Amino acid sequence: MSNTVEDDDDDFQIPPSSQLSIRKPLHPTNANNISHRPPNKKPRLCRYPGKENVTPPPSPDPDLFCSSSTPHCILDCIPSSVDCSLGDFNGSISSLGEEDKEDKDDCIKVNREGYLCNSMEARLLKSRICLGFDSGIHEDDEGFVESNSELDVLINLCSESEGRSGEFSLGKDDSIQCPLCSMDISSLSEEQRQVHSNTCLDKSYNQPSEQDSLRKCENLSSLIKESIDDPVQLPQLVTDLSPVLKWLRSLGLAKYEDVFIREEIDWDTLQSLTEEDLLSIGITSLGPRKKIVNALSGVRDPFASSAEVQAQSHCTSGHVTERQRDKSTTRKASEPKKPTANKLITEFFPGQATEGTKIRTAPKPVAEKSPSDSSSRRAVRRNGNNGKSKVIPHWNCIPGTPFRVDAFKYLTRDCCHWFLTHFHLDHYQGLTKSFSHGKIYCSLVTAKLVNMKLGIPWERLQVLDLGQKVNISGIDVTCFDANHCPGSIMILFEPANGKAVLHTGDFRYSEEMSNWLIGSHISSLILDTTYCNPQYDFPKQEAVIQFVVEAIQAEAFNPKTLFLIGSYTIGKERLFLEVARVLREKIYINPVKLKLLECLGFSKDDIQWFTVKEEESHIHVVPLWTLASFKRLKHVANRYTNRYSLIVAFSPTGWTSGKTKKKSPGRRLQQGTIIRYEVPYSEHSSFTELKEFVQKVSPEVIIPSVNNDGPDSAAAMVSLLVT
DNA sequence: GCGATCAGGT
DNA sequence: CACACCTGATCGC
Repeated sequence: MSNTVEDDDDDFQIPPSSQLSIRKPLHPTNANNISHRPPNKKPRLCRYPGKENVTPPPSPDPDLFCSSSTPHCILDCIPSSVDCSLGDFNGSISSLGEEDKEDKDDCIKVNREGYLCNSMEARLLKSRICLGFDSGIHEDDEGFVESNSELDVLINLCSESEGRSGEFSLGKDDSIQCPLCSMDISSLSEEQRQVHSNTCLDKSYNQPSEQDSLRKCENLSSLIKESIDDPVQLPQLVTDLSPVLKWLRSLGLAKYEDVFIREEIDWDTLQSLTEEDLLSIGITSLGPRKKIVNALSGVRDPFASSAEVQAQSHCTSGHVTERQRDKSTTRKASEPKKPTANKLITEFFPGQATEGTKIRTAPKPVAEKSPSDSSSRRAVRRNGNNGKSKVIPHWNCIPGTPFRVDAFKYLTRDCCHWFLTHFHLDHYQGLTKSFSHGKIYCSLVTAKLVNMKLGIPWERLQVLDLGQKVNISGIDVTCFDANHCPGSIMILFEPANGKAVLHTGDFRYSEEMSNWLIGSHISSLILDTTYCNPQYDFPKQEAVIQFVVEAIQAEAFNPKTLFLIGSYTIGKERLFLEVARVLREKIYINPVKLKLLECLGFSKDDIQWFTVKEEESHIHVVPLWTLASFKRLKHVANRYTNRYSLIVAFSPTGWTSGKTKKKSPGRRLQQGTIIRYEVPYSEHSSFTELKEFVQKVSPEVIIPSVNNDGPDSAAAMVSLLVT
């Protein structure tokens, strides 16, 4: 294990220059907004000796870069014993292969003051206010709990009944006992055992007992009727195995009874058997297997009435009925009057199919709840929904219009106007080149990406110009820059009913946004609530960029340092572009990414800061997940052994701020020769920004698009925005 | 063999 | 934790 040091934000000192000022917002055309050399900085060590004091070129040459700052506290953090040699250079980091995923564990996190760095602060801050607003999702969740509870009751009852019921018990000495009279029948032949147990069984049916008040009933139909009419009074099973054996016999497969006895297959187990299971327990002939599976499908059918089950399985004994009575008993807990046989399967899953896609109105002035991406995915799984009949979340629908936004996972034929706010997978998921459900409306940049990456033909795409009102199916639609990633838009819908809906998509608040909306009375606001929690109060992007720039300057005391900046397919461009501008250094990006940036409409001035020749730059843009762990970073290090002795990675994400001190522009982690900065560079709005935005828009209803901690919490958090 | 989708991972 | 992906397995054509 290598030396491990983590500097939490609590004690990590930002290089002095960054404490000077948070500079003016950056504009792409004005790189000078961030001063290159803060005045109070000591001269930096030269990265490439003999080339200091060279005027930065218009087309920068990385060899001319000159480092000038003193490494300050960062030096303190690097153990002096660290061996800075890193193995052989092998190739591009962007083409990393498979890496191990366990490095979390070998990173011991201790800061200089001895605190555990994974502080509980963030968690303590997390308030969990449950307002209990009524909504579909709330119901859904309750539904899950309820159906889980039902399942638990069912399982418990089944195991109880198994505990009580008699079975052909195989003793430790492998002796076989009759479940009814407990006589040792090991010495009997199969046939004799059957005869014996059947005789016992028949006897037990004819003998009244406190366990079975219905044994007098010899008539199957009366059993079925009673099972439906009076499920509560039903007795426990006489035995779990005997019905199986009788059922087997009714199929003409008595010769397999010993197999079922040996495997202790009771009625419950029987119903879950697959053909493979049957093969594995020794039913090697295809015919009998098929016969059993076939008969089982009839028994299992949840829609089949008891009588149908009986007819399909040719079961003439009362045992099937008894098992069904058992189930009826279980379900009675929640559905006392409803016979199981008449109950639709969907009724066991409230909030799913029966809820439909109708738009519900939320109580004012707070949120209407709707599932987040991830929670709705989980919901689908928990319901065993195969994904074919997904319920469209509220945030994908525009009230008062037939429009859908970012809803390609929920394609339906009743809609032909599909809006895409931006090109991130979780928003375009489900969109494929076979899309034939109408038009896709999006920004020019998004349209280019959709066309290039997904192969959607241009005929399907309708480009929306920023700030231009267009009429689609009688509804005015205007879109604005969402300040999230290139091409991202927020969309204003103004239907004839006068109830305007603003869908923010994913967005990072900027002041001009409220100006665009002056004069529009927003009835419903579909809001990106990714960081809708007071714990997420991160700095402006400019401050984080500033932090990164100065951290690079500070770490650059070692000329053999490789800097890595994490990025998505699209997103975070501003960060590395500004880094390049301010440091006046080219930055390596892979050719695919370069093509993408050209497609995104970056100017030639911007593009000149990038190179696809990795040897031209010691600042590389890499996929964010490459930086996710020290293990991965070690792989990177191994590929660059000769060239670099120190790796400094920047992992830009908003959620970093949740666990660090408020407004901290970053935290620093180190393992040996690898340093990782987690910087709260977010392309979503902070809680403060959300609050400001909501106050300016002052909508009647807010529909959150993301539930971080479940719908209750989302509603509670959204309610904080309007207080 | 291919694309689409799902499940599980970071 | 949540971001916006990724990989591998499975399915249907």
